[in-house]
Amino acid sequence: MNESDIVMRNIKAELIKTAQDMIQKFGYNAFSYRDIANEVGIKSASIHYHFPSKADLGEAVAADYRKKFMGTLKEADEQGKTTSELLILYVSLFKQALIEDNKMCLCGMLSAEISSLPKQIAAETKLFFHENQNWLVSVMLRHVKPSSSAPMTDFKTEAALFVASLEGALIVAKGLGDVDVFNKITEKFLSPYLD
Amino acid sequence: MNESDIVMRNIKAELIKTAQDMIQKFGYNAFSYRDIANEVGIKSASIHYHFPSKADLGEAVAADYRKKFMGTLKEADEQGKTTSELLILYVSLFKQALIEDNKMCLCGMLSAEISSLPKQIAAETKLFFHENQNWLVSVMLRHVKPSSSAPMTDFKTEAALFVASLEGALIVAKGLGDVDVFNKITEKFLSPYLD
DNA sequence: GTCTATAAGATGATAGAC
DNA sequence: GTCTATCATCTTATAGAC
Repeated sequence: MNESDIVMRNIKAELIKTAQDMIQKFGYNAFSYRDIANEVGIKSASIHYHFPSKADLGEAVAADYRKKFMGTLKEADEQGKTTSELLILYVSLFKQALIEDNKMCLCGMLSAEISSLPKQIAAETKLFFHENQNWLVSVMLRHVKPSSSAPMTDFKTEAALFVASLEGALIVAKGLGDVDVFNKITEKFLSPYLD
Repeated sequence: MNESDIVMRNIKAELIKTAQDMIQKFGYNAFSYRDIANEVGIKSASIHYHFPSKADLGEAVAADYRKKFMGTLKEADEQGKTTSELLILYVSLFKQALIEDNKMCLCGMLSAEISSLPKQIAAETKLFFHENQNWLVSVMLRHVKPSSSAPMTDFKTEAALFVASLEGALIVAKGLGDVDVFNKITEKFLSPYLD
């Protein structure tokens, strides 16, 4: 018995992680406090101490996802990577969920369900897409040679199409029941951006 | 009082229509028999006469959607339309849901939720994507000039990318809270196919 | 075919002991 | 912070009257 046996559990973080996993797999309306409680190993009533309502939990999950997602991107950005490298990293963030457990992008799932979500969660979801679009535009503006006199709106649409292709690739891969479809699709629309 | 006042209601069809609408808006796990019952104007217990279980209803909804969707495509196909016209029609089928009531494609929603669905519904969802892919491949094979010696798998991937772009465009438009983003995105990836 | 009545279980949530 | 106990409500579903 030594210090390494004393494991500090961060229940709040575990709740967020488990809820995030279930939303990506099943959707926001398909999991209950009991489901997470069983997974984490506490009672469902105890969750209310950390997150008074399910909407609070959902909001925390979405915010955590967005911050980590954008954090990874900004970090890679500051390392002076090329457009190719940055976009390949971006694609890998989506692919990760799919190969891990046939999961959706968290905010892709939430966006599909957005009309049935508490307002706080819907707002967090929108923030994710806006920040994603901004990041992609900044990458494209800095690195891609602008075709003649392409206006700013073209980059915003190009960024939107890029995210859309990824969210859709997840859905189609799941719908066809073939994970490798994701690779084939992304290879196709990514190729113009590669060195 | 004449014959035109005698309105024949097809409750079963109304149930399917209402359930379809709610799945596209909220997701399969976010509506109840009570919700549809209230909308249609009968009691929730009565629904079980038409659809013994919710899975039966979900299966019927998905099958109905797929058959009407593919029916529209095949019909247009037989009228000898051009690739441009066929693909514009295809895109319009997705756009329709979005502008109508910020809805997803039914099977896009179901595919996102697929891990939480009864097997019959998951199977119907997969069928939709396979039939869509096949239709798109047939259109592309007949009308698009194949680039040099492009193998068949390229068309399957190209078709998958096409569907993915549309499913994703719905998600991103909803996520950005801007329906017009759908138009801008589809215009961008559709343009290479237009005359 | 639709209703009322009812069931068994799940759900998000609260109160209060420890 | 976590527990037990409890709640009101919702969920899918069935039985039987009309």
